[in-house]
Amino acid sequence: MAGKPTIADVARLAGVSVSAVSKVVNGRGGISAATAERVLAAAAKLDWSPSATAVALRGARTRAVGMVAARSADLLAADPHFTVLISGIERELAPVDYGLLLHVVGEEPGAEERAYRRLAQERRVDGVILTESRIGDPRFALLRRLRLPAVLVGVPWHEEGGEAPVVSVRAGEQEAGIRQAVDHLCALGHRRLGYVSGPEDRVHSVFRRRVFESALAARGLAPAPVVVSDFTAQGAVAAMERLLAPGPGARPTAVLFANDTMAVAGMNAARRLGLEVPRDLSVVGYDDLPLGELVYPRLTTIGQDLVRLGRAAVTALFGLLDPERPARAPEIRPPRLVVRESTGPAPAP
Amino acid sequence: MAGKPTIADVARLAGVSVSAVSKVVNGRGGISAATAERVLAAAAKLDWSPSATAVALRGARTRAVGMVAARSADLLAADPHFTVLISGIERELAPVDYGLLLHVVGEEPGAEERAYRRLAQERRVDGVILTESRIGDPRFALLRRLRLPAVLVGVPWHEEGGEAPVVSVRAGEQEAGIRQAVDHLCALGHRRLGYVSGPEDRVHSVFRRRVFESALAARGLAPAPVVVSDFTAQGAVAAMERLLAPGPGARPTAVLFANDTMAVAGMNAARRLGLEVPRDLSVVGYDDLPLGELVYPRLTTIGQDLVRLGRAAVTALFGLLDPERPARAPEIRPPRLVVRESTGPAPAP
DNA sequence: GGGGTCAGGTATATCGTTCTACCTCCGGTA
DNA sequence: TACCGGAGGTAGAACGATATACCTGACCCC
Repeated sequence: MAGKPTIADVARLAGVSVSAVSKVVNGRGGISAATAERVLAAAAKLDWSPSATAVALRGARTRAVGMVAARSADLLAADPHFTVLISGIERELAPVDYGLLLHVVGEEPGAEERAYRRLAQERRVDGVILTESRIGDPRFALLRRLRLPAVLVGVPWHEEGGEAPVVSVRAGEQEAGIRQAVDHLCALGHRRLGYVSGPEDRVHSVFRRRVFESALAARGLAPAPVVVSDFTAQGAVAAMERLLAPGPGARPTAVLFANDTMAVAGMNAARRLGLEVPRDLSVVGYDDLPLGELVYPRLTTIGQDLVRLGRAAVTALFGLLDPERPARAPEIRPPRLVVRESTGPAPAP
Repeated sequence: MAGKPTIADVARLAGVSVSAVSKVVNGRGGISAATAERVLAAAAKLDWSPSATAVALRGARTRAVGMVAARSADLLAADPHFTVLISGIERELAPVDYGLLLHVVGEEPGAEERAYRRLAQERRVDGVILTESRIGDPRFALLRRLRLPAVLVGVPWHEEGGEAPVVSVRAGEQEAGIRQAVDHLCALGHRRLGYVSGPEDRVHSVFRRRVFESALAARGLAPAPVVVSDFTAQGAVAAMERLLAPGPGARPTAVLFANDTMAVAGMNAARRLGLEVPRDLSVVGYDDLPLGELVYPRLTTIGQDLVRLGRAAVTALFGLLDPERPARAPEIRPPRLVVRESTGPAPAP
């Protein structure tokens, strides 16, 4: 009684055995309603609930899931991708009393692997949620070796033999957003589009670029200039300078960016180059961050349903941990274009 | 051997007792160098490290700290305050193999308290880190009742009897940033400043507003119009409309905002009202988010050393958990003004 | 009345560590 | 020779829950 109360204290107070208390709190029956009530009252009075560690040790279920974010503090701050995903994850975790163990490691090589190893070897979590899969992603093999159940949020890499031993969220319809953006720009009269991609080791970067290219082709437009960048603001500025430089072929009149951070930075770069958005140049982002509504002109962008994606990841992970459980995954909205102010009619030639 | 290896597997492989293995990995001596080496080799071979749950159960030390963010997904995404803090926290936690258990709860009443109760009652963490203290913050009493060690990041509420039973990070110098901002604006010739504050139940909101007011007084300027807002973009727009409305007294020529999100939104609100920043109106934010460099004009703002604040919080918490440990807190830079493009000379009257 | 059944419990092994107490050599000393 | 001390270990009791196996009446039925 000196320290925190244990199940034994509750049992004593209720005048029953420890086993009885356990049965009651786990609703496993065999205890009369009257006794159960006494037990519950005692537990409430002592403010007791089962120690997560003891339960974990006993049951080999930690009731926690892990997540490793391999990003610098700056990039993490600039792009709330993780943050939003996490709040979706939590929405699903909280009702079933699961915890989320988060590791933010920098981008030093090895740090990420070390984080996963710790999670697995110290048995701190039942499974992990991955995001931002990379091409030839080493994490799948690692997690398989560590026998740590994992779910990937986003697009997995289906080609080149790197079959994903994990559950992937969302199929088809991924392309909708970019298609809509291209259609939207075409409808506004744009014919020369540009694209600023993210790092090409990211699956979703490559995926989005390809969708863009195929959407162009579907519209019968010429292949567009693509600049590979790095998701950062500085990268976007450099990309814009290349795209808008007077060179062979006409300048694009509209540019799509692989994320909002780059789109916003790109808009400003254009402005510094003497172009007004959207009069001289239309800009489209990706992610629909709150940022997009803050800037001037407000950003036309492609919105993803990140919160629900996070929830679905948890559901999938639970399904992996316990195949019996009926997994009713939430419906996820496909990416869709949010038209605001940064896109407008193509300038006259 | 079927499942994950245990200390017993290591002991068997090394041909020693379980106790010997434990002594070796905890460096508690009494084991010959030769044996120790055999043990370490066996552990490495089996990829074993002690189960965090078992250690926690045994030692009443979970080697994890908790954090509860009571914010909606949107606000969390718009303001990376938590994110940056967390990466600082992790920087300190990772080397000593501590984990961070994060709970993102919405703003529903009771959700926050429930999260803390769970953390404490289920004994999932050794302590928690609080941020954004509120006036008459109920968390202090709650955590004391739960006997959960806590450290507050930021300004505590020293007045009105709400003495904080927690370690507070940073003393003095807090005022530097706002003072510098006021000085900077005065030097540019501004005499009529405005201030958009955050919710007044937040200690730092009130603190910043008061510093602003006293900085004005120190400069011999007249009291400035203050609008209390809510940290959101929409709130900032409304605040701007009130501040800039033609009314009694002249319009301010410069406005300080309690965070960057509001500052950026406020800039755009001003633009929609026909004012150009910084020609007609100077704007200063607070936080120095990456966002500030992205927008046009780039935002003059007050930067906080959030990463190091997070690290210091962990150090302080460790000191609380184990008073023996020599706590060498990192040096934290006081808030300071970062001058960019959103401030300029006061317009001629 | 003896035995079976069932509801309503209790006793106890177990999970993977840590840590205290103890054991066993072996060399040195009186 | 008897004893001591220390180095280098081992045995086993916690830690706080869960789950299996078992116990104990009460009641019913033939």
